Amino acid sequence: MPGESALPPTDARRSDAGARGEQLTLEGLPTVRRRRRTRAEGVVLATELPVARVCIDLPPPHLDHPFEYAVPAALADQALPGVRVKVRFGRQDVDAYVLERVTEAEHDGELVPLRRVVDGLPVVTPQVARLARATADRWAGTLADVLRLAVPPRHARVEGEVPSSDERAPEPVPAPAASAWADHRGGPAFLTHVTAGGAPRAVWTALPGEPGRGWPDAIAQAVVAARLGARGALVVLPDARDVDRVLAALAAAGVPRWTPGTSGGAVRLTADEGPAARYRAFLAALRGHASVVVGTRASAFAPVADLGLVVCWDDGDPLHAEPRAPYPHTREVLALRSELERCAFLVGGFARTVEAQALVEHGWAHEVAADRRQVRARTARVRALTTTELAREGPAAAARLPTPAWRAIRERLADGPVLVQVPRAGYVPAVACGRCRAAARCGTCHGPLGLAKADGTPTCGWCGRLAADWRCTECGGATLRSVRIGSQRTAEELGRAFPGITVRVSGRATGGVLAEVPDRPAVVVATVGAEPVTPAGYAAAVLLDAAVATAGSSLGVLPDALRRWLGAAALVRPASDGGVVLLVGDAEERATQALVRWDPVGLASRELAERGTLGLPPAVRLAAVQGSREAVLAVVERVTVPDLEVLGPVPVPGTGDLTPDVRTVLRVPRAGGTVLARALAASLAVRSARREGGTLTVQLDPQDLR
DNA sequence: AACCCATCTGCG
DNA sequence: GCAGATGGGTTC
Repeated sequence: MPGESALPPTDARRSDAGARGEQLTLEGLPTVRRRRRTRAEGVVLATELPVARVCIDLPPPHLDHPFEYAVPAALADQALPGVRVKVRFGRQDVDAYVLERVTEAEHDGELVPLRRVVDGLPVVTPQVARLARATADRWAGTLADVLRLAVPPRHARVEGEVPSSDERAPEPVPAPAASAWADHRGGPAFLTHVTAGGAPRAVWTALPGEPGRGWPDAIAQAVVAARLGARGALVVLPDARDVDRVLAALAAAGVPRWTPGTSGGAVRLTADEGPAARYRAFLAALRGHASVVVGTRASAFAPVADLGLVVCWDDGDPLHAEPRAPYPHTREVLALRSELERCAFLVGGFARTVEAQALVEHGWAHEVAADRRQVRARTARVRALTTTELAREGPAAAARLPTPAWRAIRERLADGPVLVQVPRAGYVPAVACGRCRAAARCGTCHGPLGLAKADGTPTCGWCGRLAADWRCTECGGATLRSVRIGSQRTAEELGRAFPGITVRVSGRATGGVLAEVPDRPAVVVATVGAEPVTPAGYAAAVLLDAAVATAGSSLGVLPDALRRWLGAAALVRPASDGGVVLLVGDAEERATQALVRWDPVGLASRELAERGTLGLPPAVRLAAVQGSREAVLAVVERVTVPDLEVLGPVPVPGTGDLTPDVRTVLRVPRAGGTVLARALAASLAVRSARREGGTLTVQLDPQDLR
């Protein structure tokens, strides 16, 4: 062979280790290459599909591609796609997932045989494998990281439980019902399409409704529509309380809760009942015993046989943002999944997120919402008690609970429970316009201003520019003021304002979250997101510290404030039954008006338009690269994609005592998101292959970018 | 983490 | 001219 020495190193190594290795052995010298230890020789290999392509369960990004192993004949029947295996990888034994079995290896070297099959269960279905790969690609992460989110930890004892398949009850046949959808334009048509086996996509704004036609019932009816078409369904909710509400509604709609030995029911897939229960539920879905999965965010990856419908409820809830790498979001994972598995997609809530609004305005999904007449008929009367409104009350107007609010609570208590919503404790420093209180944004890149500098000069949190000659884009004001966000006062304190009345408290930090309170007069003080339901609806709701909710400069404060208010307001009886909602405090004007008019779509739509002009997501794609300075610079430097803007780096306050982390924000047009994610993943692979030092996190579409 | 390989460095 | 150190890259 001519030019032998010019062969690429891998080829040279291979031929040395192969037949020519012995020929090169010279007298007096050791063997040129020692034999590699774990060759397939001596092992009888499978005759059919003797090659397994596997995903190695190790974190480094440069290992995120399939590795090929020889399949011993003894494992041929077990080492099927989706099955966990142990393989020799370099010097170590590692876990891996079989992705596929093929006839020919692509790798042009000797293959090492699989060591053993771990449990023989195909825990990663082909659909989930594809979804996990797409998720890793979308968020610049690795397949191994996503599979760690998707596949619950193995629980051998649960696995051993024999599914009593012969004793299974006959599959329940739910009756069709669309009552909870009757008042939503496009709702009944969506259900019909789902039953017919189609893949419609809908963004749904829910109306408040009494038990039987509330949002859990609406979701249950959509699931029934999928079941009537002989397909499975997946419902993902922010927390376990919501999961139980949907399971109850499903049972009422004729889809019973799955229990071992039954078939066709709905399984509860959450982490809160422990690893055994979680794995049992996972296996019930995997084995096709349960055809409906209802769970929290990790269940977006649950195996559901013949998936016909995915649902994400209240996609604005921060609990839908996965806190572990690569930080995927339930709504987006389910959107990907609906495309990959050609199933129906439903995202909904009382509010409308900007991201969901974008799905509608980009033509990806249809809108399902009630018309104004229905909205008025089903919602409470909303009043905003701003200081202007309360001017004649004198100094008391600025009180945390102004007299008119106190009077309203007193009055409505005669009719039933009254809900008082208080913001969660905590402080976030931010800068707002001193005149109109709009969040202050950078004049150059429209990032949010903050007070990072010790001398109090406002600087942009993204590009780091000083806001020297800042002017408010809303009102033209030139003064800035810092806003302190949060409430340190306890909920109990409020209860003292109503002596003789039962006060119930619901909140994480205040002794626990109540799921439900009885239909009797009581003041129910709840932190945001911890509001209990009550059978006949609240007589009134008072939303305190409204200014706190819209202060701050994080992206999407306004839709988020509205979402929290609507979450409480939706629990109140309609105006025709005396239901009243009082928003207390000087919140931002547009958010306040959107609540008064009960118009979440209008707010989301305006916010989306504004984000378009300012170059903020979801009109663009952002990636936050944060960590030690050298690491951030090195990773960012290798990212070269069209139309890339590099904002920063800026130091991140509150990280590292001596050398604070820095953050760089990468911005590309929306269409460039895929390319940006791929380039980032490639740069991270180089970083890990070269063992570049420091710490680093990369987050696409960060939720809490300030 | 353990290794392989190529290149560099210090010393004769 | 050569041993040992160093850095970059692979592991199927």
